[in-house]
Amino acid sequence: MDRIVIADDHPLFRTALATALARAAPGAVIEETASLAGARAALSAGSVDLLLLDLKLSDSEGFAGLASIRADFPTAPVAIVSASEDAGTIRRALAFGAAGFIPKSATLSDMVKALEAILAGDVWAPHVSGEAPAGSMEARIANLTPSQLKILIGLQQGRLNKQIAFDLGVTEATIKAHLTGVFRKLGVHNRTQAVIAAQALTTDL
Amino acid sequence: MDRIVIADDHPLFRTALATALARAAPGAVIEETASLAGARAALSAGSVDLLLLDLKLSDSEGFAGLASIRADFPTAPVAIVSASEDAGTIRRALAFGAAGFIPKSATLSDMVKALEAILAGDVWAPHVSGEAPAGSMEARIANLTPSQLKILIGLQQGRLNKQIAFDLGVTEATIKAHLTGVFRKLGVHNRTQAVIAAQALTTDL
DNA sequence: TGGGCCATTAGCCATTGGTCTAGTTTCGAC
DNA sequence: GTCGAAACTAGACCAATGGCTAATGGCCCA
Repeated sequence: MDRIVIADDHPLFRTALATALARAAPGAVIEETASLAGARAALSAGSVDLLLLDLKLSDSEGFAGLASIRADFPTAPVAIVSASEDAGTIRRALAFGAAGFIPKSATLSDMVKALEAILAGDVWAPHVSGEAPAGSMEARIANLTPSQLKILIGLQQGRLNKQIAFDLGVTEATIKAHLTGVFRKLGVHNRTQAVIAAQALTTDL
Repeated sequence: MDRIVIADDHPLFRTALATALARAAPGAVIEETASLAGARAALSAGSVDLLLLDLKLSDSEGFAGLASIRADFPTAPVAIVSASEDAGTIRRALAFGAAGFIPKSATLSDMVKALEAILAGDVWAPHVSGEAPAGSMEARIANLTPSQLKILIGLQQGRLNKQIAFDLGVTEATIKAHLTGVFRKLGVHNRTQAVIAAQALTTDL
């Protein structure tokens, strides 16, 4: 029995998604929430087979929400649902580890198709014209391990290594080790540059 | 004899501005450029009575251009010319020390009116509904001294204190001292947070 | 089962960043 | 004209950052 969580702050659209899900995954248990916190709670409560996440939630700022979910629950499949559907947004979503991308403008039957594919373990996204810039920032961030991503998010909140260490329950030494990895992968030399590099990807909505 | 510089990468719009200027400041010497670098060169060449600056130039990124001009030529009046004219954009432009704000959608006669006011030393901007949030980031950045602003821009480019010091021809100690002032005014505690705080204002276009 | 990759930690060390104190200059107000 | 606030400058001192090596254990995959 699939357990599916819908996180979208637009009640009507939650209903629309639930309708599509009823067709794509008959019998699935569907939970709805309007906030990132709610989604997080649902994920903590037990294994989730799919999280449908809106990019614009009251308590989330663009990709930061996706990134933090991915960092905390690396194994949970997350599909992004968004009103914006330009190539950059789609590619970034996938870079942050989204299992799929569903434009809000999609027809119901397209949504069903997408949901079926994603639930089957495929990555589904609107056709993005070829481009998958190898050395791009998206690709680099996609390469980060969950821990590294979690720490990068810490950086973006202006926290000290010590604070991040405390939050994650590890030693400062661990943070530093991961940071070295982050810097290498992002191709930067200090935390400020890392924040600048990552900000371009997370601030957009 | 007024010396006025137009920096806009759209040739047609440069012409339109020049037309408005011909009426608002008959006999003024008008120089046109398509780049921030060109504007900078003009400012370096001699005193300029007004710079009309487009927010979107090939070599400028939103407010960063205005900020850097303000930092390097604090006394030159700069009026922003922009296609976007939402309250946030206008308020930010004024926060960065713009002497005026001219929407590209303005009629010729409105432009003339605005230019006359600005040349007379007034601050001219479309009516922004009252709001001037006291503790806002805009207000805080507007409070920075030219040096502090220049250094903040350095931060946003990920430079080391040492590099900034070299660029500005002062000691690293000076940079650090200014930075402490920047942190205090922005209400943050380290450079990363300063970059994050400032990013919201400069990335928008 | 051995190699790779990841997470974790420690210790060391050089560099960088940030606060404090303090001297000089600038500039507007009175 | 002088007084005081604020800006610019800088040195001393301590905290934070980041690179390096090395070691341990878990996990997945060939």
